[in-house]
Amino acid sequence: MDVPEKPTLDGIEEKWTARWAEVDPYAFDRAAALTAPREQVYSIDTPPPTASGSLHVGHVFSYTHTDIVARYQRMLGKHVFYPMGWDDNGLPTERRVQNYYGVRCDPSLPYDEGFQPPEKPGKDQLPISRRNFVELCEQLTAVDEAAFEELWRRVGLSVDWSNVYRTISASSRATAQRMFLHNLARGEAYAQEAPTLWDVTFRTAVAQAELEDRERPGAYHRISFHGPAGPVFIETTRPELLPACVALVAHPDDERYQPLFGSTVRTPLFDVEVPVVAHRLAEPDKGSGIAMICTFGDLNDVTWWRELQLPTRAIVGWDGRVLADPPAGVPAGPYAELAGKTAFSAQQRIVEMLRESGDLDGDPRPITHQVKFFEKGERPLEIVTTRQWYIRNGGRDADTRAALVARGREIHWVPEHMRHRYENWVEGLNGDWLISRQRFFGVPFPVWYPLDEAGEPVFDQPILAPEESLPVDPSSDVPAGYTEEQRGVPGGFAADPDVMDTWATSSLSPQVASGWDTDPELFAHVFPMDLRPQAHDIIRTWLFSTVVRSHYEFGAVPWSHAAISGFVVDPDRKKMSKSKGNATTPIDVLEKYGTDAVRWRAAGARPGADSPFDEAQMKVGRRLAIKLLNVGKFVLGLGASASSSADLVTEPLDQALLARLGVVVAEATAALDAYNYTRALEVTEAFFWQFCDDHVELVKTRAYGSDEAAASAQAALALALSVQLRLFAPVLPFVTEEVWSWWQTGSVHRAPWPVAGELPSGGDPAVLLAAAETLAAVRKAKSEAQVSMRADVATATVHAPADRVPLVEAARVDLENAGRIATLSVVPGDGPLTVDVELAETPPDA
RNA sequence: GGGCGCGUAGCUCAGUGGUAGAGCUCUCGCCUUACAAGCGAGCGGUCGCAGGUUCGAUACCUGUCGCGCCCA
Repeated sequence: MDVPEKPTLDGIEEKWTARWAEVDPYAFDRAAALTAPREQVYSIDTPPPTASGSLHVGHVFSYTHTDIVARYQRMLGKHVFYPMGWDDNGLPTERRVQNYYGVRCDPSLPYDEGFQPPEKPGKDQLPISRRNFVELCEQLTAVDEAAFEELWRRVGLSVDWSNVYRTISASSRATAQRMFLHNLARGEAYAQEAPTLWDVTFRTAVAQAELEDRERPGAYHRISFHGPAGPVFIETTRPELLPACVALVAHPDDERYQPLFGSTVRTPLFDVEVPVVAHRLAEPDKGSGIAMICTFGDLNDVTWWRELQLPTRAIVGWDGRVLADPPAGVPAGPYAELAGKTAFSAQQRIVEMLRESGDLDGDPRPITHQVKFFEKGERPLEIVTTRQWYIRNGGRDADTRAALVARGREIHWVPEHMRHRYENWVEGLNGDWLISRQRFFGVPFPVWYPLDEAGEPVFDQPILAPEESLPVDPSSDVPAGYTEEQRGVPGGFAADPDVMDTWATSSLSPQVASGWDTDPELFAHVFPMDLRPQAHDIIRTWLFSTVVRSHYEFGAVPWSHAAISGFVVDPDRKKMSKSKGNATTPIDVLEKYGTDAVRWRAAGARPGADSPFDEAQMKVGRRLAIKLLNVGKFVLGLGASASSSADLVTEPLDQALLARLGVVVAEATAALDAYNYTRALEVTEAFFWQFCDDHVELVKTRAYGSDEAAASAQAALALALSVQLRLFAPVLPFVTEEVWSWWQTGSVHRAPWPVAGELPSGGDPAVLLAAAETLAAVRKAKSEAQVSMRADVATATVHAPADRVPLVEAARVDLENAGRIATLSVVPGDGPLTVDVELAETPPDA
């Protein structure tokens, strides 16, 4: 027994973080787990935070939620497989490296072996080779990840720190490439040249899941096309696409345009002949009801182009500027006025030209409308025809869609209603999953192409890397049968230039973390995993894509449970995020209130529910942690010990306490089994405060003694403390470990989760209730008399319903002590329990 | 426009077909030998609104208003 004189929370995180790093109570025992039945293993598909980002209080909350579950499962005796990952590949890292070092990747440059980044980023970005760029990405993420790990240890996450993965590691790259090859072999992945949503800033394709609609000002321009029977007016927000016009379209039922269907009109300025066609997607109420179809202004254009088999007249390039040369059949004269311009200035110029030619009817009519953006981008998306890799996700196939919806129903969602998010998304898909990105820091496609005599790639004869060679980098590795000298020369080969989108790797987090590629025996034992914890904003991306990959490869869902955390929001209910500037830095809060206090607050946020950040709440958690220290010290100072036996608990009030605690244990356990950590904490905490304020106060005088009644009190207090420390342990890992260490051996986090069976049966909780009610009445009398709780009571008369009289009698001695009551009488009465209190005269010179 | 969630005390949130709950805030009181970073007591709500089911609705149903999120 080693109880400090003055218990404190100060330094408790440093102390136990260091200790845990030493003894590692959270280590996953692979050998033992492999011999245990699967249900004795609990595996968690930890979300890998974006290494280039920053962690705020919202992250701390949601990772704490997962940690509570992990700690609970561990105390149940399971082998908890709880890895950590860092998502370090992809665009966010590229952007961070560009800004941090002031560089940019130019794949045409050769590798510079001795390259050192500038001390300070220069005014202009320094172009460096792809390999140098990737090296900087790796360096910087390693630094970022070390900082993340330190924070997570401070938060007390019971992660197995020997099992950390990175989405850019060789193993992750091999996994992503191998899975891609499997998808390709089964026809689930394919490449296609097609119109694609395109971010002109990052110069990459983006997927449907990365889109965001934003309100932007625009204007309807009323433009006349030249028909045989006079002008046909269309209204468009993008007049600059006029040279890309391939048809006009109206709704088939629109009577105004019936005569025009099947005929042709000529475009203004360019005088190109285009057909007038009918299609159900044309909206009669919008503008003049007839629209121009351009290749490509928006997704409707793509649909029309595809379904109506229209020609292609692309005018927007990868950089978002109007191409230098006009499409076939479009006269070069007026086009030259637009060539090389951005969409914005091309629009200004063409409006001038239309005014001059008299084809603009009236002034443009300003509107605001929804425009599609890349969620990380700042300029509206264009649609550019490019060759891209896709994975089928049901967006073009009802059977796959139905199968994926069915998979979603195999998952146990917490909370249940989050399933709708998943189903809505799957059912709303309108295309396959575009996984290729025209970027640098990512997993390359393990593919080369032979080059024909003209030096053009033969796309339909891809050279695939053999699985045993993975991971490969086709831009530096050479396919079998070729030599490096043949790279890029006619008759030689060329690498697929793209990398996979981040989600294409992180969708394999269960496989990466569980050793699909490196430890098949382990993988077989922890997959499908038990839990996917994540926030609701990435159900459409991370969660869905993980289901897709698992569905194809294993014909199974990747986990049995998906626990969805809400956001931490600011007082205006806006999501906390760094970009909004309303994010709270976690380390300050952790230092100010202590980790346990912050975790306590986190545990108060129910699964799926957003919760406002309020510092005042942290104080309450801190108070709880301090209370645990103090009551622990007190109970142990009374002589309670780890060897106290339940058999010693003979007093009815003590038995009542433990009976009540047994109910709490059952409720908390049921709540945690249902992933309702909030409820578990609530019932534990409510009991705890009653334990401190009522039970301890009632028995403390008796417990000071050395007779059988004292032994009963001490044993009950010891049992109650032990059970409560364990109930609190998942939420408050530091303070519970501290108090546990005063009198127990080993870590509380390896102690068995409490069960009602370890508490004596037969007690009547009503005794405690009746005693507490009586004590409250006495306290109220003292409070109203404005005297100290130590004030003596001459007589107290309890009027209780007849059946409660024995309950009060059972606690008589404790009540007399706690209330300082000289004469306590208990008489049967008619109404509810009341107490007449007569205070003793205060000695005049006391 | 479609989907989902939420409206209960000043704030944050529980809750149940049978007399409205907790914590925080606020007010009053108490130095009580575990804790004044504490303890005791008190103030505070026609449970968003309107119908319906029911002996009885804050809870169940319908509608409606407001807020939030997701998707068009």
